[in-house]
Amino acid sequence: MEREGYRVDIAYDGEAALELFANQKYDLVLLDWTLPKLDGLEVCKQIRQASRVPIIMLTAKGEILDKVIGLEVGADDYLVKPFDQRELLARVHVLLRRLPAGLAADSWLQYEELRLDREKLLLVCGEEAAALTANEYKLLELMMKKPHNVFARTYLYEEVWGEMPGYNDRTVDVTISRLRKKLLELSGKKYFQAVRGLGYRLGEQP
Amino acid sequence: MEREGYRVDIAYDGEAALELFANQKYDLVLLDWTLPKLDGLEVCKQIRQASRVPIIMLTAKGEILDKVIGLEVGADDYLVKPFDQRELLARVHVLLRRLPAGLAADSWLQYEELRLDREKLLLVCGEEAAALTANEYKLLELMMKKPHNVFARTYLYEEVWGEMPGYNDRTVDVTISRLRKKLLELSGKKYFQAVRGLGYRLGEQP
DNA sequence: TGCTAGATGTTACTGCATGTTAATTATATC
DNA sequence: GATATAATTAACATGCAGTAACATCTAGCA
Repeated sequence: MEREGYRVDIAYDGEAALELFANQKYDLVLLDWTLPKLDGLEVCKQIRQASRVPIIMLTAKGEILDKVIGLEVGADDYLVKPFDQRELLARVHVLLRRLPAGLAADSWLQYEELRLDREKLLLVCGEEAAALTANEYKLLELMMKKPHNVFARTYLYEEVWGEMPGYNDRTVDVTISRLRKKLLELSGKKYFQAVRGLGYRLGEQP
Repeated sequence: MEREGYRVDIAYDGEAALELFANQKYDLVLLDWTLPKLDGLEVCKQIRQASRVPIIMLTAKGEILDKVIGLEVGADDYLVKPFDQRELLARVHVLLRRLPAGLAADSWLQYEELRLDREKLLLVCGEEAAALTANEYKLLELMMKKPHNVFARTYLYEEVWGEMPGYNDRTVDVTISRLRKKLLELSGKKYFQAVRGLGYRLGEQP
């Protein structure tokens, strides 16, 4: 998946999966059926309580009944092991293609009273809303997916602007500054903390 | 399918399928790969020119490559014969659950004073009306389904023109420009906003 | 088969919004 | 309190969007 350009997090048991999912936002979930602690079926159910994110179930159990259960429980697709990598990629493609603008799964991201509308490119807080430019949006989306995480400037720059070579600029700072201004006007709060020598974080440190 | 409460039309060859599809609106298409006159792949492609209706391909060919082709050509799912009825039903459920509002809906779309007649390819505003070309229509329909949403150029291109290779981003711009002209003559208003670095939105941001 | 008209796609040039740079002020850490 | 790092502001230039004009394609018709 990473070779195809996707960003990936991995959980090695069901509980870890749910915890990851609770703390960050994902565009798609690949879910094994047989997992330690909590099986994939249960994980799928619980994710479906909170989100409509696309879910693909992977499993060795080829019996038909299982497939039906998996799909009825809320999975969007189902692959039986051993599967072909290209088929997996093709199915991932299909599910992600359904998303408008190739941007995101859930139509909005939330952190505290901030809501980022991923379809309308809008930052909403209570009654008010502010427009974002493309780069501002990308940066904010990235950081709202993992609130409280510290992001290095170089990482932010790479993800939003691409490239790296000869990066000695204050581009990230300026964009953060503009975002801060918009956030401040909306909510009166300072959401971005600078982390000296590293970069930035959204929200306080836990 | 009928026992489950669905209304069903059946075509016994590819041409009949396309003819049925041209004359009626469907919520979902079950498509056999091997068909007389026009094979399923071709039917799938042609349907995709005109519609985003969910398509499930059915086939005896189990080879992986075929699956990939089927999905990349625009099918939403794929079942290998012999399949279990319950699995088919489950997958049908999944796809219908995702059905975007407005697909099987009325014969015209409305946004503010604009009305798009989906059968006559006509754009009506008050007393006046303008004819639209096929591409203009597809683009406008897509964007009127989700007013205020931001659509990436690449997304628009894929949906209206299909495929990516050799894609010229000015094509979308020019079509938007032509639409703008027609809309301006009709209503005196500028409906399309450009979103720098991404694409376009219909209407202002809320 | 060739003619015509309308639709569609491409190119090229202009203006300007946005992103970037640079310079200055503020703040944190030792 | 010194120094290094971050924040802010303003000016600038880049590269994107708008559109006219040209080229190509397609359908309808004789």
